[in-house]
Amino acid sequence: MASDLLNPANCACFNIRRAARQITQAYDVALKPAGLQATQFTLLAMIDGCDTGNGILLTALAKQLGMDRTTLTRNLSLAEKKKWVRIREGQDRRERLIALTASGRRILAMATPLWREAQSGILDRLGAKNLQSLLNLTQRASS
Amino acid sequence: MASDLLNPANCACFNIRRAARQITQAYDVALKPAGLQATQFTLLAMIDGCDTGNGILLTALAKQLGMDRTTLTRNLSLAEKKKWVRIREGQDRRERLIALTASGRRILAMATPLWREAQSGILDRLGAKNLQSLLNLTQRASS
DNA sequence: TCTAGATATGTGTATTTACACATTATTGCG
DNA sequence: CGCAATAATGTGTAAATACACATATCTAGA
Repeated sequence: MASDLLNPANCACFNIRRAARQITQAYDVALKPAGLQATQFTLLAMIDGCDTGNGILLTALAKQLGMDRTTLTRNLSLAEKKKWVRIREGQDRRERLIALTASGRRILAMATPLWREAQSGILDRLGAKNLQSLLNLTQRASS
Repeated sequence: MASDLLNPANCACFNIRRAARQITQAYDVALKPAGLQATQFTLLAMIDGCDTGNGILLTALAKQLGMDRTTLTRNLSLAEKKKWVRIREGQDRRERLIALTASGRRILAMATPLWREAQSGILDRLGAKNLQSLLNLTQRASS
């Protein structure tokens, strides 16, 4: 019943955070041979998917990631230090345009099969239908 | 189809982490008047729910939270500094027994109605059936 | 043209998170 | 009993996260 859903034992925030911890660990283990972590894979994959050739704006990238802008700044600094991304000024000199380097594309390509294994793991565990539901629900919860 | 689920655009790790960020923010805002955050509310509520009168073992609490033991140590240190929890040695002097203080119970009681508002928010947004599904799926993903 | 407001970003600080390694205490076996 | 294995925990380090505040740049209107 609904009253049960208003009991802290069924806290949505706790449950989703716990799942995020567990799933992140699994993906981190799978990606380890490539030398990056799940969060970094996500970052590179998102840049790769969004950049149409001219780089993507920092704020736009943060919005795509559903992440605070300043968090992205810190994460990008690490990726830049590893030479995976390039950050350059736009014509509007306030803007930062983010793009993968050749090295970044290389490690993304190397990591993708490992990512696929991790994703297969949870796909096998939940089943396609349940995984699809989980994706749908988390997306609806992220609006 | 299943191949779509093996496309990085549908990464379970990304989607669940993004949802965790967004939901955490909503709960943090709701809990702000009580002076604690969603993670701290979760910690206090879990201690309250697990402690049968003698305190709960640190490792057991970490397991309940699905959290690394050392993470819990850091989080507990903050809660102890705020006088919300008491940490004492067990008879086995390696053990740490965690319990709420009177102050911790007080702030938990004060925060619970605010938590309920946050939970109501997502309940309204998703509906009871979908929220229940989300809880079930995240629990299955956390094993 | 000049300036006030808007916009894009960076920095200081603090919390949450976890791995690798170290320490301390207990227990069981010879 | 004494020591090796086990068990419970703490610490160093680093990444991910976000809020409050500061800075730099642009733009539109007086």
